[in-house]
Amino acid sequence: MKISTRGRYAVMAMADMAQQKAQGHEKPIKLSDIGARQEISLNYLEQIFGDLRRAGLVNSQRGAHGGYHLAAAPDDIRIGDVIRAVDEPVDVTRCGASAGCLTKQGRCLTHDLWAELGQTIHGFLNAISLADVVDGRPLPSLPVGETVRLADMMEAN
Amino acid sequence: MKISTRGRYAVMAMADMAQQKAQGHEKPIKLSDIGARQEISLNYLEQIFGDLRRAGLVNSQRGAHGGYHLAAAPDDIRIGDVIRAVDEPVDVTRCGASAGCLTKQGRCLTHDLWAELGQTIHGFLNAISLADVVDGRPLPSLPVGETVRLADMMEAN
DNA sequence: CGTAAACTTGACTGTTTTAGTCGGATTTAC
DNA sequence: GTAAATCCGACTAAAACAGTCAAGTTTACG
Repeated sequence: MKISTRGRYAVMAMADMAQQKAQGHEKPIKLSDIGARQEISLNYLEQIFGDLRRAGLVNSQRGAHGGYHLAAAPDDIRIGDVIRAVDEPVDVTRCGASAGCLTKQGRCLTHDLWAELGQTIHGFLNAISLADVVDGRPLPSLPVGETVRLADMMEAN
Repeated sequence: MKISTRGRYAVMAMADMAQQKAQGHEKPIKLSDIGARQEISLNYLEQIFGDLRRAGLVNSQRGAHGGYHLAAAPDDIRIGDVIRAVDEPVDVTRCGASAGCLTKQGRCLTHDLWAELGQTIHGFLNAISLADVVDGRPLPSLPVGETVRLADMMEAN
């Protein structure tokens, strides 16, 4: 599982852009401004925005007074999109998530566990939009208390 | 967030032990056997089991015919326990999860997001026991489809 | 036109983490 | 007493990560 500083920076930067937009800023947003507000080095941001642009999440305007725009409404950009654009594909399994996952003993015991964990993380990140973050809306969470046992959860359905 | 090969190996090894136990194996389990079944190097397993032992998840029997036992019933050992024992503390936030998380602009926009993601992952891993994995019981998952929007989820309550 | 502002690109670097090895020491069954 | 196993700490090669740097290209504006 991989959520690195790079991925966090990308989300912070995108959230920053969404916030600027919400506050009425219409012109292209400069990386140097984002970097100043979020305390991220300009050079590093340039790298990250290269990925975001290639993924189609932002549009760039080159030249003087240029900068970046969100390519969609903050409500339609999911956090998962952003992280997938800049971090390596999130892979929790040993076998690359293929159906295989074989040891000499046959299918490995924990395959489904990692696959499901990956789904959970993806589900979480895909359920949240940039607008949710900026507006501080409550985030979804697993209905799991500290000591809840799986069997109990199954019953609850 | 940190779930490395080390953590996966630890879970695989613990699941292996639970399975052996379920199949009636009573004597201490040798690392060399686990390593052979799960295709993990013996030396690396030794490192990992040092952590597991210090965390109280397994008991060791030194000397000839020695090996390891689970320190509790497979139903009472959660995956989260195992991973926390061998991986660094899982920390998704920039600020070390402290209440602070300040930039010059005040509290960072994405703080709650990372904190909640951490909770989600923890909740997932804490909800699953070794026995669940070995028995192949269905695992919990977020009730989130590909395109579900947060607003929809909130309504669902 | 010229120039400065901004994005674009790719190579480069230092640090940290990770996965794994190695050599030996200790304990214990037989 | 010896072989089998855990224990322990140092060590290493490779990868990932965070960040820098240098040199472009594009564009607004005077």
